[in-house]
Amino acid sequence: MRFAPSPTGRMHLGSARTALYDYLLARRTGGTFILRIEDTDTKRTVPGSERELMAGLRWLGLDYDEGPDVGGSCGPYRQSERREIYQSHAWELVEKGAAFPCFCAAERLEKVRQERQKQKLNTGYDGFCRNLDPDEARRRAVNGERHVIRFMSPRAGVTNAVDLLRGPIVVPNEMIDDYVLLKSDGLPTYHLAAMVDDHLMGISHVIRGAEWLSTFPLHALIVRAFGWEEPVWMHLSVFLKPSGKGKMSKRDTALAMDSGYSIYIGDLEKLGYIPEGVLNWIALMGWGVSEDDVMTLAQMVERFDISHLNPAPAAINFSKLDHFSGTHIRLLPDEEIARRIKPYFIHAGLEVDNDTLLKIIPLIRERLVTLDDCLPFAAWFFKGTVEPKPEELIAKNLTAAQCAEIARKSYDILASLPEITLAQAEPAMRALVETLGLSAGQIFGILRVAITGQTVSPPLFESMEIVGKEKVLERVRGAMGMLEKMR
RNA sequence: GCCCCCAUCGUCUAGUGGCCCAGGACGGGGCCCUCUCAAGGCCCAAACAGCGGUUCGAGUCCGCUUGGGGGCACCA
Repeated sequence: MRFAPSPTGRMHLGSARTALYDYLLARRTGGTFILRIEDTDTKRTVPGSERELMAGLRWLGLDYDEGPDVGGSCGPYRQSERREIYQSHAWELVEKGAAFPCFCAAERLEKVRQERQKQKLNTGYDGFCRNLDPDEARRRAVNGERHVIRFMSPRAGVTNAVDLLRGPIVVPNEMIDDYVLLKSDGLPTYHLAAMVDDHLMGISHVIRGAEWLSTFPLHALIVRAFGWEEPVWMHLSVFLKPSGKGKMSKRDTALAMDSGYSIYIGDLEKLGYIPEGVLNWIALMGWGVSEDDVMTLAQMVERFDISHLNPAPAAINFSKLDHFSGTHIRLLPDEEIARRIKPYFIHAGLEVDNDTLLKIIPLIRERLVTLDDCLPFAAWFFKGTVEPKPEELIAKNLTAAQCAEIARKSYDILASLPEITLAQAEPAMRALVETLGLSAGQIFGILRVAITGQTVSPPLFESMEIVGKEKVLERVRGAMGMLEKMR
């Protein structure tokens, strides 16, 4: 199996899913997972994207057995480093009568295309160089005349190619153009390079995007012209925008970004999603399991079954990403969550001590959807002081004066306790709720804002236990003062 | 315009001719739990695109229509 992206942009959901399925199939069958970089279009190659690709795979945990950076027995793994291989194979096809050198100028081709478009004919190559004398053509090519090598597509009959997910795909050969195999710069097009490499690298299953479906018969023809055995081919559908109408556009991507989502793997990492959740999410877009759809990578390997892949296009559903992310975070042990969220606190400029960090995990673990959600919930634990908004200290249906009184009474109770723990503080405070005839929400709410500085926080008494008596009293006193001033 | 592909709840899907008055998950609604926010538990609404065939029997097979998607480069 191989994952063969071109380094022309950022790594997105679609490529990640293809890579995942390649990985799953390889691990499931004991095969080899190869990373091959398809960088034959020097104009479109964007620097850094190869690195992002590798980083993305590493982050997702999709380790490849062979690739440009890890080596392997059938390298090189960058197509730009395999020039000669393609050239000799292109000429091999010429030799076999399945391809021909073409000397047509781009300008002439463009003119022909326009004319044929006007006549509403299909816009393929007009066959100008198809019937050149082979020896003569070879001589011109060897003499350095600018040329390409085109595939000599059959003029009659049909080609039948089998896609595992869709069955046989039959196309009349007249619809298959004389595609360029080798460009005039000596580099191959995808059609040649991918077929040659897949064969040379012993690829048994080709998983790729549906955008290749229309050139699929061509590819089958090329493989057959070489006399090679065809791999098993499957074409994965594209992802549609969340509405299900059309594919993701630049605008949709920006829109997703505004709501805290992204289709780029690198962004997902920055947004605090965990790889296990992302993986689970994309795995299920196009692969149906009947139940227990929460799976780790290892479990996916166990259950992966290509006969359950779906050929229909799938709409992206970001709320499901949230669900899987949160679910997978909750699957992690406390120590692991601590390890993963620590960088977010540090990045926020906070000083983190590991003891406290570990203690707060049980309080926030089921509240995290993304890892950086730890900040709104728990950043206050690591701050020396908090700044409650005065108006938030006033509980529902109560006046500032009443709240000040409650704060004072709470202070007295808490101060009288030997230490502030869940076991000691909660019963004492509940007793106060009882005697005042108010709701727990009102009184606990005042304390919550006083101690945490926010209206939403982890459970109150557990939090108090962690910050300690001294700080609790100090902050309640502070709140009392603020409330006094407002009466 | 031409070629190709696809079609089950809003979304991802289970379903491989009788086990389906269609199952699960996300999202939505309700109830319970509850110190906020979550998490959790229980419940509800929600689909076989349409029309023709084949068959004793069709979501499942075939055809057409409609809708959606992909491709038509010396890009991948």
